[in-house]
Order: sequence, then structure tokens, then C-alpha cells
Amino acid sequence: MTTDQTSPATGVKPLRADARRNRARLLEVAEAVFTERGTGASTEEIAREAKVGIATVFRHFPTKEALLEAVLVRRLERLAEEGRRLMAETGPTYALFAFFDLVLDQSPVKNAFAAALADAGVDVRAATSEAGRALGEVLTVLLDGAQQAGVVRRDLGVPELTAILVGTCRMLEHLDGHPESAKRARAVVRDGLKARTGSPEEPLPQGGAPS
Amino acid sequence: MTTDQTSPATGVKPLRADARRNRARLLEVAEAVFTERGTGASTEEIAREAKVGIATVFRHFPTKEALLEAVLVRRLERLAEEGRRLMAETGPTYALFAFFDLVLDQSPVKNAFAAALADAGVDVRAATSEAGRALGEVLTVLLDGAQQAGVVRRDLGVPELTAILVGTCRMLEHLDGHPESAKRARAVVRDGLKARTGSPEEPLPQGGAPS
DNA sequence: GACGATACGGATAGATGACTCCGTTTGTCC
DNA sequence: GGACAAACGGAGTCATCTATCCGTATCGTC
Repeated sequence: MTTDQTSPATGVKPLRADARRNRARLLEVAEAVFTERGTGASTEEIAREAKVGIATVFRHFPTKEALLEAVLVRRLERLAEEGRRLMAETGPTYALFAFFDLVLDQSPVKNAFAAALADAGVDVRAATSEAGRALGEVLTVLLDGAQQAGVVRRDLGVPELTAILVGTCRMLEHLDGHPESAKRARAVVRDGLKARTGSPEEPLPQGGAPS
Repeated sequence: MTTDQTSPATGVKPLRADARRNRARLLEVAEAVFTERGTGASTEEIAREAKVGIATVFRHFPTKEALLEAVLVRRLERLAEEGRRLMAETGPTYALFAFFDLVLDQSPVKNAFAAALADAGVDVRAATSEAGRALGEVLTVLLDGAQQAGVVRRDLGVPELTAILVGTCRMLEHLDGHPESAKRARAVVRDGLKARTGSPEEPLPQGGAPS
């Protein structure tokens, strides 16, 4: 809805029909392949799976990195979309947690890929910033709502929230195939996010051992 | 202490003096390089940095995967060691948290590498199992102590704990350079780990949105 | 210090992956 | 339905990485 995924950008180019089809299919297939085999998957494999020649891949995405980027942006856009939907449908008290659950319920590999992008050393940050900012705005709304409703501690901002979400994804990867453990581990994070009801500063150890 | 790191295993081979030196240096350098540049770093680079020929690397570690494995095992052994030390010096109430802090205080890259190994597709699991089991035992003791002391919720086991630790590492990577945010995010996890003082089942949403 | 064995270094083989060139096909517009 | 531009396919190039071979240097022992 936000940006037409089949056209490269707010258009300087009309792009032919088959080209549009191929581009869309490539994005689809690339996401699947990258999530399954990791970012190390070869462009040739993606081309084969998408039933196009290698040249076609590079025609649409001048470099492998660009393809990676495009896939990531697409995913971020979808997430922002879902966040907005949840906010509207679910209301401020539950929307943030619903969003967390939605992300975490996706297969671990699906989330793994997002993280895998980071260590690809890709300059994703720059190109992602636009989509990332949109998602950031959605998260801001979700977080604000939850904090206003008193269900999330107030010392958290969007950066912390994002990091916690990513970390939790990685956490669940390690518990794949053990749903009971995963449920308990998720409860830990969820409880940690909740507004502290007891004393604001508890006497638990912060530093390391007394040296 | 547990296993002499300079000898390949409980010894069938006496191994010459220079060979022992080189092997140790290789492990040292490999850990540094892998943590900095990721597991994609070339063996040639490691050889150069360690001031040995490439052949020497492959003589000691028949395959790159074997080198990766050895580095990981070494790290796990050291962690187990530190865990034992903390248990003895710090006591059951604080030892687990101290261990968490110790791991998390290491530079993010240092922790990143452990996770990076996983997606290298390496059959690390098998070869790691021995060192992993040792660390697992230490964690069992730490967790038991903390639970007995009433500072950690009782529905957690070692698998959950391990996953949470790994996930928190990844979380902190994303907050590198923002110590204040990192502190707050860590507090979320720590509070989540604590024994629940209030009602055992809080009325917070579990599932997604009401569809 | 000399000899045998062990370990070393660097050049090289073999594999793989990103990216390009160019002849052929396909969509679009009249 | 014909002409022209746009897009396609896949063989080929270039770089890089893992792993090996073999002549040389070093260690350990007498």
C-alpha cells in the first residue's frame, strides 16, 4: 500500500510487463532462499529457483548487496504495515504485545535472515533508513500506547525495544523445536517489559563479583 | 585446567616445541580474527596475522571448520572455568547474575562470533558437545543456586537460560555505542529473570489480536 | 655437531561465486 | 502484423577461497 513493490521507485521508468513480473518473483524467491540458506546463498541459486537467467537478476539488482537490501526493505515495509493494522484493530494496550507475538511467531529462520543481513557487513543501514524510519514511527506509536496504558515500563524507547525484539528472535532460534522452552523464555522477556509494580529499584546485583 | 589447550587431545602425540607454539598462537589469532571479521575471514588472513604459512594452519586444523570448532571449544571451556570461579567466590545468590554480566560485558563482537558460528552451518554441535556439556553443568549449578536463593523464577531450565543469554548478547550488539540504552535493555532481561513477586499469572495478553 | 624426523612456507591446483557480453526473444505501439 | 526497443539467457571472465605438494628449515637426540 505504501509503496508499490513492483515498481523500482516512484517512477522515472515505466518498466515492461514481463520485467515487472520477474522482478516481483525474484524478490519473493530471494527472500525465501536467503531465509533458508542464509545470505551466503548464491545468486545463481536464486536465479534458478526463480526460473530466470543470472543476467536477469543482475539487471534488476546491480549487485547482490542491492538485492539483499531490497528484500530487507520489503520486509520492513510489511512489518510497519502489520504494526499499523494491529494498532487500529487491537488497541493501544495490547497492540505492542500482539506485534511482538506476530514477529516472534514467524519461523525462526525468517527472523534469522534479518539479523544475518547485519553481519553481511552490508551498508544496509543507509538504504534501509527510509523503510526503517517508517517502521520506527509505527513502533513509537505502539510503545507510547502501551506505556500510556501502563503495561510497559516507561524507561524504554524505540531503540531499546528494537534491540529487545531482535535479541528475542535470536533467543528463540536457539529453542527451535522446543515449544515449551520457547514459551517460558518468551515469558521472561514479556515480564521484563512490563511496568514494574513493586519497588522501582530492587536490590539485585548490578556489577560483577566483588573483586 | 580442564584440558591442556596446547595439546590436541589427551595425547597420542608429543608434538614438537615450535609446533605447540604455533598451534597456540593460531588459536589466539583465529579467535581474534573471527570475532573481528566474522567467520567468513579467510584462513590466509589468519595465517598472515599469526606469521605462519597457510600450510601450517591446515596441518594443525585439517579444515577451516575444524579451526572454527577448536576456537569455539576453547571459548566454552574458558566460560565454564569462569562460571566455576564465580560460584566459589560470589556465592549462589549473585553468581548467576555475575556470570551474565561477565559474558555480556565482553565486547559485542566477541559474543557475536559465537552466534556467527551457528549460521556457518558448522556441525559444531557434535564436536562442541563435550565442552558444551561441561558449561551446561556449570550453568546448572549457577541456576540452581539462584533459584534456591529465590532470585530467579523457577520455571526456567538451562536450555532457556542459554538461549536467553545468547539472545541478550545479540540484543546488546544492536545497542553498541549507546551504553544508556544497553543498560536499560539489560534491566529488562534481568527483571524478567527474577522470581515473580506479584500474582503468578498476570492478565497480560498471550495470543495475537482477536481475529 | 650430525642425523633423522618433524614441521614449515609458499606456489599451485581446483572449486565456487559475483558480475559481464552479446546474440536471441518478447512485449509494445502504430 | 511489422518494427523497434526493452528484456532475456547463458556462456564466459575475473577474483577469491580452501586445501595440497614438495623442497627447505628447525627440533630433538646421541
